[in-house]
Amino acid sequence: MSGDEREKAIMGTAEKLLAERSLAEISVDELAAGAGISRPTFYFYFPSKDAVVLALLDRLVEQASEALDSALERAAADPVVEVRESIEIFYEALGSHRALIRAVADLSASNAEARALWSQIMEGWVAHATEKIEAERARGAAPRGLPARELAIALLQMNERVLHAIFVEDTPAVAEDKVVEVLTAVWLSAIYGSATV
Amino acid sequence: MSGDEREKAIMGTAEKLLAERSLAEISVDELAAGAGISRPTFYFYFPSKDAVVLALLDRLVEQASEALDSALERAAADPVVEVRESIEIFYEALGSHRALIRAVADLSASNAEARALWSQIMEGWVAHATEKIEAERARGAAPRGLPARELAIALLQMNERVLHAIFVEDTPAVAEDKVVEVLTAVWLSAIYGSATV
DNA sequence: GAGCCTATCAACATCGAGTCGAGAATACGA
DNA sequence: TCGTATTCTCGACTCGATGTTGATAGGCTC
Repeated sequence: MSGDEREKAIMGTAEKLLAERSLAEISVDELAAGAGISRPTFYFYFPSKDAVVLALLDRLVEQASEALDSALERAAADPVVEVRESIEIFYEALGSHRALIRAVADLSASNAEARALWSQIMEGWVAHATEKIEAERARGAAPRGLPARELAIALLQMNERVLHAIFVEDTPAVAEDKVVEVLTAVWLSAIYGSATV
Repeated sequence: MSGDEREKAIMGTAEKLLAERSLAEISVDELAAGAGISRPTFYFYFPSKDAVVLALLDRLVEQASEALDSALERAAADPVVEVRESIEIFYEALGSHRALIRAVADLSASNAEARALWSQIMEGWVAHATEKIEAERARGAAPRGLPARELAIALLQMNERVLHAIFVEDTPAVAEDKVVEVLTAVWLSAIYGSATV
């Protein structure tokens, strides 16, 4: 087993262990042992535990972003339907890597690089949502109101927190089988409803 | 200096240091030194670093919760105005203890007790918001739609995430001088707007 | 002044991260 | 096929932090 494979083995071990425990509860020793190497050798491949999670996230982002982008671009005929579909994609993309998402969230508390990477991902989504909102306003389908970007940030951060709560089994949390419906409803009313009732 | 005062001194030191650094970057040594005692003596007062933050949170909750409850109960004439005022209170209550809120959020990643305590606080707010929404529906001012509790959770978690992002200076984040306006608008449209546009 | 709580700390035990330097294994060009 | 350079590996170490133990000192009470 050499080079690349060892790196993969470390990442694989990390993914496996993260399904059960938080990153803080996993030692470099375990990561190394899981990949069949000694602790010092681990440092040949990664500068730290954190870097492994970052690498996992990088990989996920790379894998998912085209899929996600293309899914988001393949606009449904009806923009209202599109909102629902986007949220569904969002939910599935994050939900199928819960352990990693949890680890990244934890890491963001202490690791500036993790924050930067996540921030970049969010920024992309914000830009996309902002455009969509502005397009809907331009064609007269949505009323003008809040600055589109501020609205997009608030809604995306709602998604982020609501889904995170479900993934880490926080209480209170929205029921998982209702979450797409709930988020969609809030998005639609925020975008298409007039601000002053 | 004795007993209670020493305890206060430790908590005071923690609060001061948390304004500059995360809990992870603060050692028990520093906490002890700041309170004028040795490290082992620290353990006479608190079982761990984490416990100090929990104690701070306990104190804040106790101090703030009556103030908050009474402010929330003193219902404004207009329920729409009340939403805005509630969000303002929420913003100010959390915003005036940013360092602590940050520390608690960090801690929640690793500490079950911190999660439990925060969860309890959220649960209280959720119950309150749920009641208000149901009252508005009962009097015919708001349309029926999503289950009130699910909606309340999503909206409160939006507040939580949006404010947290501002406090920790995440990007993207809603502009601080717009945050009350943005959150209020989303709440109002989600509560009073019809779900299907 | 004997007994008993409160408070204190030096010294210890432990654990995990990260480093160093010496070595094996492998590839590779001559 | 034989250096030699590059990749890879780990034993042994340092360092910093957490948490524990056991001995001690002061006060309060009867």
